[in-house]
Order: sequence, then structure tokens, then C-alpha cells
Amino acid sequence: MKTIQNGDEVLRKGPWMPEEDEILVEYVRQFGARDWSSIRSKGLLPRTGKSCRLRWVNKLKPDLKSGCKFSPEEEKLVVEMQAKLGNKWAKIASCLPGRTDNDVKNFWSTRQKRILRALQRPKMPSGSTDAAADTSDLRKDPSITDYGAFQVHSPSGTGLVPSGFVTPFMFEDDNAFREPPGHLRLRHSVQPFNSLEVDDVLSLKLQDMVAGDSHFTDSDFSQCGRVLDDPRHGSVMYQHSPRMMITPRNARSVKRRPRSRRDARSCFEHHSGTDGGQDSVQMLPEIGLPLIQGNSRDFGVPLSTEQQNNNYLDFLLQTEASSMHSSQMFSPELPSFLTNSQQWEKLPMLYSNDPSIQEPDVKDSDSCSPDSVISGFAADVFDSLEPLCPAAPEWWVARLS
DNA sequence: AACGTTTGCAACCGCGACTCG
DNA sequence: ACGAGTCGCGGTTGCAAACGT
Repeated sequence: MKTIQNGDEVLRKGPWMPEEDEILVEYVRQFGARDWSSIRSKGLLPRTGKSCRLRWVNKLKPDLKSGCKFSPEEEKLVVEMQAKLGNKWAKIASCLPGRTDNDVKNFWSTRQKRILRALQRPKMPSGSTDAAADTSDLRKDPSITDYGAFQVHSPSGTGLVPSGFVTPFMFEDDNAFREPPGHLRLRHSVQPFNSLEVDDVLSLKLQDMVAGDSHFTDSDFSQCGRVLDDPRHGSVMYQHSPRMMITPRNARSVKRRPRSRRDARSCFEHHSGTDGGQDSVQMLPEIGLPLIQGNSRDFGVPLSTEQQNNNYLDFLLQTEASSMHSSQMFSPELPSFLTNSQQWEKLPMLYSNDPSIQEPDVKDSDSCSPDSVISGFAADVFDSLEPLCPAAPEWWVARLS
């Protein structure tokens, strides 16, 4: 308990005493939950009106569910409303009887940290055979099924990268893909990593990558918009491992991104002239995010063996390199944060159980460490994710335990 | 058991919106 | 129209309990 002497006035701060609560409750009983500042002016409590109101709203008001964990139904509602309204905690709380805005805010923050912790697990020691142990945070809370990641292989190392992060690229010309000029190699390298197998990888909902402010600036989207306007700019497909999919719900959520991203609108439209390969991924040309198809009847161009034998990170690096030779080809359209190949060389190395794979030796101070990569995400990047398979919660637990 | 670290939550702070004289 | 006071919201902080070593 802190007291502040202000002239003749003494102001109390910090935790409330039971006697103070009693006085406050009695005040509200007599005068109603208003005129908070008069509590102090009447000499009832040495607390600011603000503090009194907060105490009443968050702790003393009848019918509060204090000390009661959020039910799965409440969590679902919070997730959905947060996706729809953003951090409008008071609005969200108004739909949850017995919950305050502070409750919702704290619940959300805790949930975010828990998910981030799971993704920020330090790299496993070389040769470790217990990569699954690093999913402990996820298993601890079966409600968290929203975990997405790709494992990326490259000559410089192997890393687990939150899905969505490895893919914000766009391509000027899909002919470049169909007739690879020798260096345009695509493979979305989703590989099994120990007991956390490919099938365990869940697809990350793209909504927050699109809506988030961390990576894309408005000017980035403006650039993308110009790309869109050029009919020559088609889509690029690349193969990915089976069972990665984006559901209709995900698709809708992508469409729901803020209109302020005006230049990226219509990015989810389908592109004709492609002949359904197995489980393909379609780049969203306007913003460079992938549309991942579980059902390939509608889209997809099968990759050549050569393409499949090369990996995605290599492709990204190579793309960047080629843009140095042909700046018209890629650079103008790339979001600015992607134009530094150093970023790609320092993708987060969160897991690696292959002793032959060494983490690159990164020395410079402004390096892109795992933490810095992940902290670069919008806080809500990991929210509202769609489980990979329909019965994900049970399935997830079963696979990991 | 002792100690250090992590986690969750209660409370505070700053700011913008609103009201009223 | 303007300024002071009040309210409400969202972000941040501090601390106690839980957890790990």
C-alpha cells in the first residue's frame, strides 16, 4: 500500500483493503455506480474516483466471475470477436457475462504469451532426439491448437519458421515459374522433424499476417497494388507437403482484412489457366502470401523434379540474388523488409535435431535472431488459427503425447 | 528447504471523449 | 466556444503465487 501526501490530502494507492471495499460497496448501494470522484471529496475513501471505479468494475460488482478460468466457449468467443473488432476489450467483455474488459485483456495477453513461448522455444541441442519436448507449452494447454510452423532447410541451416513468415513473396511473371530459367526453384520445404511430423504442422491462419502491421507498410501494399494492375503479373505456384491446407474459413478471413490495405484488395481471387497439381500452393500475387490448397482440383502447377529437389529458402535467397542482376524482375515489387537477404539467412533456428545441420554463425548486432523474428510479428499473428485436420484438438494431443 | 524465475492478474497510467457550466 | 472535471478504454507495470532447480 502506497500513500501519497499532497498538501493536506493523503491519497492511497495499491491493493485494496477489505475495509475499503466495504466502504465502496456501501457507497454504491446508497448512491449508485457513478460520481466516483465524490467518494474522495466526501472523505469516504482516500482514493481517486478513477481508482474507485476500477475497483468496483473489476472486483466488487455483483455477478463477476472472478477467479474462474475462461471456458473454451468463452475463449472461442474472445478469439472470434478479437479477430472481428481488434483490441476492443470493453466491447468484447460486454458479450461475456461476468467478465470485465480487464479480464478479457489479461486473458488475451496471457494466451498470446503462451503461444509465443511455444514458438520461441530455444533450439534443441544438436543430436537431441526429443524435439517433441519443445511442444510442451502446447500440450500443457490443449485449447491451443493454433500452432503453425514450417521447417526450412537450406545450406546454411535448418529452422522452424512460423508459417506465413516464409512466404511473403511475390513474383512478377508466372511464366518464369513454368519455364524456370535455371535458378527459379520452388519448394516449400515442409519436412518431418522428429516426432513432430509433417502431419503435425497446422496451417496458420493468414488473416493476421495480412492485417498485422509488423511487416507490411502501406507503401509496401501500394507497390503490390501496382503489380496487381499489370495483367502480366500472374500467380506462382509451388508444391508443398500434403495436408497443409487453408480452409474456406481461412479464405474468408483473408478477405476480411482491413480495407485500409486498399492496394491489396482482391488478392484472394482465383487465377485461371492452371492445371491442378497435387496439394499446391498459390501465391497471392498482390501481397505475396500463399493460398494453400488442400484440394488441388482448382489450382496448382506440378513442379518439376528439379524444382522439387531444391528448397524454398534457397529459392528466396536466389531470388534476392537474381534481383540484383535484374532489378526489374523482383526488387520493385518486394516489400521493403524483404529486400535484405541477410534477413533470410537468419531465419529463426528454433529446432534442429539433425547433428549435421549447424546453425549459421551470426555475429552482427542487428541480426535477425529467432526472438527478433518472432517479436516482429503482430501480437495477434498466432490467433484464430485453423487446425489442420478436422478433429485437431484430440488428434493433436494424441499425436504428441 | 531455499532460492531464483516465471506467470497471471490487480491496479495504475495516459489519453481521448464526453459533459457541463 | 472554451475550459475544467469526469469517465471509460487500452496499454503497462508491479507484485504475489506458482513453479523449477
